[in-house]
Amino acid sequence: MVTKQYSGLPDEADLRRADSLAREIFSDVANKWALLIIEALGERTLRFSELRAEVEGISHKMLTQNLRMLERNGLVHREVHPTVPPRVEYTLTGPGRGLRATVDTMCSWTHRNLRHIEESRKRFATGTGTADTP
Amino acid sequence: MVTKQYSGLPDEADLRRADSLAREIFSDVANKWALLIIEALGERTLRFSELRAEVEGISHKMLTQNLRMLERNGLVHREVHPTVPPRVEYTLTGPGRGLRATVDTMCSWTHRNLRHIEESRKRFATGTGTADTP
DNA sequence: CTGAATCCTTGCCGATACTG
DNA sequence: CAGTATCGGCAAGGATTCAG
Repeated sequence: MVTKQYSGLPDEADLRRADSLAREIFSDVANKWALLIIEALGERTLRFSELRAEVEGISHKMLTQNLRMLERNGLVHREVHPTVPPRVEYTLTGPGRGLRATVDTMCSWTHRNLRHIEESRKRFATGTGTADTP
Repeated sequence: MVTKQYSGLPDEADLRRADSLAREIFSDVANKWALLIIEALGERTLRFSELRAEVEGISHKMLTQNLRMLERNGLVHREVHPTVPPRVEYTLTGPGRGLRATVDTMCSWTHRNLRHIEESRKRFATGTGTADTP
């Protein structure tokens, strides 16, 4: 340890690093497939193939790719059973479940606002002046 | 109105339609730029150029594109002041602010878990067996 | 200042085939 | 069954330009 022997407070460089890291994580996580996978996992433990069936429309490749990413970030736990044929199970970690909670509220937000959005789209399509009020 | 004169309950077709709509909205909204724009707007009213400065790294094109999408879905309100040069202001609508609340918790989740994720990445890079525990 | 349209590059993503 | 690698199409997204 050679860093910051003279100061216990985070300096500007630290803050910038933390910010860019946060942004990177946000970019990783704020994508359709990642969120759908997290939502599908929920409190359960699922095998690769089960997960694939659960997440409507995801391809083999996208699933593995996103699972690797989520594992790398410590959001899912990957357990390999060395049987034949292999059996690999995925579970959300603590932080993963934390994120899932917010994805849940995002999903319910979507359903709560289906009608509003549907109507807004109609208005937008017809180009009527009756815009949304803030 | 000619639909469903014989039944007040949603039938299967309705449910499937609602599901695909929900998925569509989710796909619209669950993307990096859209969420960052919503987060940047917050409770404020911002002009196009201000918003562009606020959302680090977004391009002119992505900003307009996502703003149109958010407006179409009724999440942001777009107000044009017919001056010269033109002045266009963006504000979150009610539903938009609702979504923002969950984006907020997502952001704080990110910051709360910076360390965990950073360490998980290190472990993943070195390929050590000390994986995350569920 | 905004916004639309154009070109052009990059990377996503699906399909496929091959290992353990 | 699960994972990796490769190829190719196509859409996302950046830079630039023109219009209102």
